[in-house]
Amino acid sequence: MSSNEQIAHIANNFLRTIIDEDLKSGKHNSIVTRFPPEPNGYLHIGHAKSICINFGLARDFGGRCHLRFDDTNPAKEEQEYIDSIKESVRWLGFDWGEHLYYASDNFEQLYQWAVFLIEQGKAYVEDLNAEQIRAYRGTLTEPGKDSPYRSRSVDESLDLFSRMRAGEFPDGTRVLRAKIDMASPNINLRDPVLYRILHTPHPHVGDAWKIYPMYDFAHGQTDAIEGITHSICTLEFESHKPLYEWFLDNLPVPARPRQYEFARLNLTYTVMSKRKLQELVQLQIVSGWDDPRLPTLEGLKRRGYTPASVKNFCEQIGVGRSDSWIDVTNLEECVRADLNITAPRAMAVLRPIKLIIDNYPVGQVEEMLAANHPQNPEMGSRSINFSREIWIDADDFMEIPSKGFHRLSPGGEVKLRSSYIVKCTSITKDKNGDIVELHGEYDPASREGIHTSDGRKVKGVIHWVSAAHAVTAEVRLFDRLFSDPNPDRGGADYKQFLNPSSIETLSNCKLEASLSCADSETRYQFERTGYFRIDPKDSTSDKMVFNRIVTLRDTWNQK
RNA sequence: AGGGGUAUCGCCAAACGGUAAGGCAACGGCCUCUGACGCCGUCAUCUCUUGGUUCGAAUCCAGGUACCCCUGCCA
Repeated sequence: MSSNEQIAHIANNFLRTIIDEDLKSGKHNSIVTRFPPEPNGYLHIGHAKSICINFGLARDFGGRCHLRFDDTNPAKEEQEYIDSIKESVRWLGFDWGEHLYYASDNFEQLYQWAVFLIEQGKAYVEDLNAEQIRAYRGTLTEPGKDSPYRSRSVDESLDLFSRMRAGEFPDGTRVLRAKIDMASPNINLRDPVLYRILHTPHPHVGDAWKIYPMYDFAHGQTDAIEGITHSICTLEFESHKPLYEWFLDNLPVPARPRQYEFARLNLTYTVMSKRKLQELVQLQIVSGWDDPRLPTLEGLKRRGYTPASVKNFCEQIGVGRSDSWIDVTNLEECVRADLNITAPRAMAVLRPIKLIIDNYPVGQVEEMLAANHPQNPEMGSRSINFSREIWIDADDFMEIPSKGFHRLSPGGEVKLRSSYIVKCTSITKDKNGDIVELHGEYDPASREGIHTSDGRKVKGVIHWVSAAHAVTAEVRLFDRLFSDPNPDRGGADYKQFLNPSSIETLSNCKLEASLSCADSETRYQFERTGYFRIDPKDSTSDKMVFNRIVTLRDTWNQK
């Protein structure tokens, strides 16, 4: 394990405290957690937090973590999502081993328990329609009213429920409800719906069922069946906890899991809800679920984020119960930290301007030795061709340099990284006054170090690529998808905050020759500009496409 | 308005009655053939607020205030 894969440092948090105590007191000998996604969409960075919490806790406390699909609503779920979710969890580096489960594996047991509840007089078949149920439910401040069907006989409910299962009734005509308390201040306890009729095939169990359990009736019991000790979910389920416990109290379940809640992740400059992500995809505002600008795990993966960086991010932000907004820069810092250690360096000119070195012999080529990593000699070195005509980045030249600019300008000198010091002697412009090319002279004695032959020290070091040896590629520069820290914020349509320059495609970038055999696994630091990786989808041998994962920090441009 | 939560540095987050950890950011400085990286240093007399208990409170009590979640046959 290389140092960057080690988790930064393990901070204490309330979940660890609870588990510590449960283990110490002997309440549990070992812990079992689970990551329970509904397969109705792709995973995003918020899910990564949950995955890291659940798998991380199991790892750190010597327990195990299950991957369980919470697949109780076939109307929204698809096999495609199941596959993608598994892949994303694996990508993060977690392994559920033998413990892959589906809530739907328990449908028969759940059905039997529903029958048990009816027999106990604790559930009944409801004939009211959805609208009527809503009306009877009352409001936040007013109690609800009992349904007229609440007092129907056990036998009648039993009969109706089995016929619901048999598919005798159309969708929406009846539901099974728990008989709890229509006056409860907690609305979730006002006779919640347990089963609804849905003549829809299910991605995992096919068309075996015409009725499907609701989340509340499935989750806790499934936890119990799997022997989950700590059922960790997000805060919005807190008001469901009394219901979760009501089922465990009233059913002959084999274990007694406990639910704990934590605050979900919010990230600035993006949206996280499945609905909005889906809309961005459907409206083709982004290219797909794996668009590199999206906070989806597939998007981050395609962009070039490393699993280690995402895991470190999750570790770094901690776990709490207060609503929090994490600044995206935290995520960006995590990839930089990882890639700074692992990424080999290379030179690439994104916005090329030609620099002709007039005093360098025509046709001569020299091999310059460049370290692949300045702090890690073990990563070796490579040779780079130098010749009379080179490309430099437009950003590294200013005709009228601003104060403090220490790159190239007329009459000025700059060190070409791993090569010579050059001086700009003239500018060639076209009739519009635009720069066509630059001319300069090199100092033959300046190959080593940053001192000129007469002993002066040059301030700037810039990257370059030999024109004769360069490989042309497309580079995609990504920026935040939204220009507002919280595009989700009240009222307004989040789409109005879309950042018009969230992607900039540069099609004439000049890369050093060694990059021509770049593979899609290697992330490079293009020196002085950022971290890049081949786009695994669009890059071809004819036309290489690189994605910018993240920029380097730039304290100069910041000012 | 009913129920359930949460309030500690710009953003996260520890601290469990004993006198405010840590990370990120920021700011100084050093180093540097990446204005990157690295290194050194600075960064809450104070914990939403008002009272109270106590030798002692971010931690306990009482009253305010702000924000979040709950009225799907979604999860």
